[in-house]
Amino acid sequence: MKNKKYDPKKIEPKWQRYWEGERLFEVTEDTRKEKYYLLEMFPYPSGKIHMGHVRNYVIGDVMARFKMMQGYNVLHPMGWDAFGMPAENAAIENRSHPAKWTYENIDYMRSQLKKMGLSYDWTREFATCDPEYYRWEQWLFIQMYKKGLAYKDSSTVNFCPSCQTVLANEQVEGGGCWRCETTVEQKELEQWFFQITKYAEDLLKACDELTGWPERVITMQKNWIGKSIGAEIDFPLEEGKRVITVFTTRQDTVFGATFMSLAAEHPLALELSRGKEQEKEVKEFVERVKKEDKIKRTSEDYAKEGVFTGSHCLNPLTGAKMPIYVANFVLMEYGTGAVMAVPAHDQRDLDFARKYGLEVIVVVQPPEGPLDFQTMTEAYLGEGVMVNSGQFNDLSSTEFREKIVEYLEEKELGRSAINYRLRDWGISRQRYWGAPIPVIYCDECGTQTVPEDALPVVLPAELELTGKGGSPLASSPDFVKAECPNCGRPGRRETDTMDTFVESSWYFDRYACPDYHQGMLDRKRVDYWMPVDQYIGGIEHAILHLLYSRFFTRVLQELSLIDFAEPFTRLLTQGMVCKETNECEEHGLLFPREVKEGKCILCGKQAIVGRIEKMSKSKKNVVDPDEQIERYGVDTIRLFILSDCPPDKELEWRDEGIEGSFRFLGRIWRMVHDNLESIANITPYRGTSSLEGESLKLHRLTHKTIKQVTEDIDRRFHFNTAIARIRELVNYIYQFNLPETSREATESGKAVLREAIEAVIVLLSPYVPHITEELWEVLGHKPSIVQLPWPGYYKDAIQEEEIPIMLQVNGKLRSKITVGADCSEQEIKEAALANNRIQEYTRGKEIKRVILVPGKLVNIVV
RNA sequence: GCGAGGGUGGCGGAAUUGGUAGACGCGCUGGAUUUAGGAUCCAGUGGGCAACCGUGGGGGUUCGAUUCCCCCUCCUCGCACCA
Repeated sequence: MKNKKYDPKKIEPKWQRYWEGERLFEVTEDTRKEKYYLLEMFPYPSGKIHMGHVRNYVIGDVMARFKMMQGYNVLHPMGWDAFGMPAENAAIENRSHPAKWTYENIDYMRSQLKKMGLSYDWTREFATCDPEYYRWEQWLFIQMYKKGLAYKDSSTVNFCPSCQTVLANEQVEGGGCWRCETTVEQKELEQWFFQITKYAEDLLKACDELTGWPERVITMQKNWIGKSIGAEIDFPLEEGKRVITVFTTRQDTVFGATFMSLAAEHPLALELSRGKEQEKEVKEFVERVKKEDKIKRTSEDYAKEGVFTGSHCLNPLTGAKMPIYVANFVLMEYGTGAVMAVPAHDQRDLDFARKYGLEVIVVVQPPEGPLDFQTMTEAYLGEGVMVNSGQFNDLSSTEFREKIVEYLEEKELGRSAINYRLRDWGISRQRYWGAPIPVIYCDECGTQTVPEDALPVVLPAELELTGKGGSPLASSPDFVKAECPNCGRPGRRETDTMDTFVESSWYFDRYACPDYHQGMLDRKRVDYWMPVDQYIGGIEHAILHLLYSRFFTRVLQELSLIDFAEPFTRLLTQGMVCKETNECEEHGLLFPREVKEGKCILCGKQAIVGRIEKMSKSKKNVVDPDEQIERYGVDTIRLFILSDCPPDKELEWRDEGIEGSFRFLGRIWRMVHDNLESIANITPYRGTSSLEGESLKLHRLTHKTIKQVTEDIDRRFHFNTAIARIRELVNYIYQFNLPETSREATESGKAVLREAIEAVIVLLSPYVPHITEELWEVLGHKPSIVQLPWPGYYKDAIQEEEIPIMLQVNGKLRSKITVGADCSEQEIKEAALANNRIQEYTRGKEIKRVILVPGKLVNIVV
């Protein structure tokens, strides 16, 4: 027998070619089969696949292959989230075109994915920068515009005066532009918005139905939507008839409101000081606060400051005069941009009141006793009994909170109100590499959408990107020039492009019908495949991408394009890939390859091993997937990723772990080849003849393993424990071949051995598909394993006839016995009490109780 | 500050409903094999000489707690002037 060595380089390309040639992963709608849509978050084509991607796709691939074997019609597509800033920046740097950079990256990354043996239906692949994709996004924009779900409004944005562009919050670093470090300004700008707030309540409510999502993602979504139930209260100005409306969740404390705080952006902020001695001071303050970027304004050490406007308003319940301040901590974006300040019961208001010497009135008295309004430095936030609140004194604050709303409504001083933290989604970007917003402005007819038959509005191919000066599209006269669709006179095109989150909000629908040209979605096919049964991706998308996708799905449903509200039934958020960092005193952080035997290869000094951190280029603790695959083959990488820990936990990349996985594959390789001779023409045991001794044990373990592996994958995604169980079976198979048990080499023994070996191969196949296909062939079968049904187990086979029973005295383990499975409770108890060790512990003591847990233990209480 | 999750050998991690704590792997130790190294195969491996002690610390419920309850502590993640 030729004992060929395990050589992944030979077998992996072979099977990848086979799967592709046989088109095993290409699927169509098949109503006879139950569908299963498995999706991993598609990547941005940044250049190379990194370990985080590898982990994501490997987890998905195991699930996909497992579900295929379970008989589902599995849709498992892949594509590219291809619009975005890096392409544009690379183009500016290299004086090339973003499309060139993007498609080159896609080609390279696709080849990387293909080397990983992933079960994708590549016929469905698309890139979102393809006009055939974004034309439907533009079409949808038009439908949304018609329904009022897309609208234009002005809003405050981070703006870099040097780059002449809007920056997202995360692109502002320490108050400066991430690219040129110029101080970022706040600027009012006309922007396109999607009205996601219309769905705030529905998105929030439906969270509770997302039972297949991780709890923390649900919590994050709920917090992001941020529902507050409270009231709006109108505070009349001292002069004139106008009112300042505030939103509050503590309307019960309205009698304690002693001053008013306005946001700097509040329309009344400047107006109220006009002509007053405070005018100049207020103006300066407002200008200063407005200029400060959001990051600084929301930072922890931001000092709470304010200025008096010189005007007053009246407390609508007490009639008391309340000075109106402009305060830097009041946000225009939340509520009404005005806050009734109740210093006794709000810490910020108390700090503010103490700083500027304002009145403090206690209106909620804690159960512990009265508060001293003159000396208190900590606001009382809890519940209690109402005081200083006129006819409402002595009510509980919780009760009063409801009553006061009725009262306010009756007197027309206020109303119940609900506020959400969620804001409408600003989608305008002053960028080239994005989907153009399909709008034309006409001096006569105003804002017009592009006619549907004129879609897509394609990005101009010839355009020099300079990185300076506003929307790049605005510098292309050919692009801007457009005829008004309504009157035919010259108009100009919208030059902003859409946020790239728009593309990723519906790509999963498009995978169902990527070749459909008559419309955005082919209803029939989408109905068959959607929703996604299992979505897998990084926790970093817990809020934005997932929330936007849920929003879009509702919009599509409202437009009758689809008939479901939630796109992702089950969600798995995989953990990060981490590795220790290495540092040299002289050369700083080191890449893994710069460390040999714990020493820096540049100077030979001992490298300092740092914390285990998320793999990142800046920490230099990155491992290149290509190098690893080259060295060990992809099956080893897949096995390591899956066997080290559960998928939702962070994975620590360890070279020793990789070695261990590689060794294990060598072990199963030998397991097959070393036994090949004896099991070559044997039919696997099928439970027909009776078994005893080692054969029975092996048969039993085989079926126990099948049961546990199936449950670990299906119920909990615990691939690591599933693999551990398979390893146990492999260890047992090795035991089975020991010389002293070779008398078992009877026909039934061989049949059981073959059954066990085949079970190992089949159970491992979703994890390490190449080596298992190869060994399956070595065993004399025709490919492919992925077309086999997932193995079932015999209930009878896992039934033990002898059960170990633990014996405890007072809850402490003292002995163990083995009893027959058919033993009665009484017999077990008697056997336990008769046990020598137990007698030592019970001698001379009164036995108070004997507790029996069937099949597990006996506990004797003395 | 608020919310969520977590703390188990030298290390990564098991223990599904309260019932054998430490599966499986890494590392380490010993043995076999080998000209040698590597690879491979086998065995051992929580601490303690023992009685015993052990799941971050303290208390509780229970015949019995890694698991349930209370208090404390530390770590990770998310959110955060949200009125």
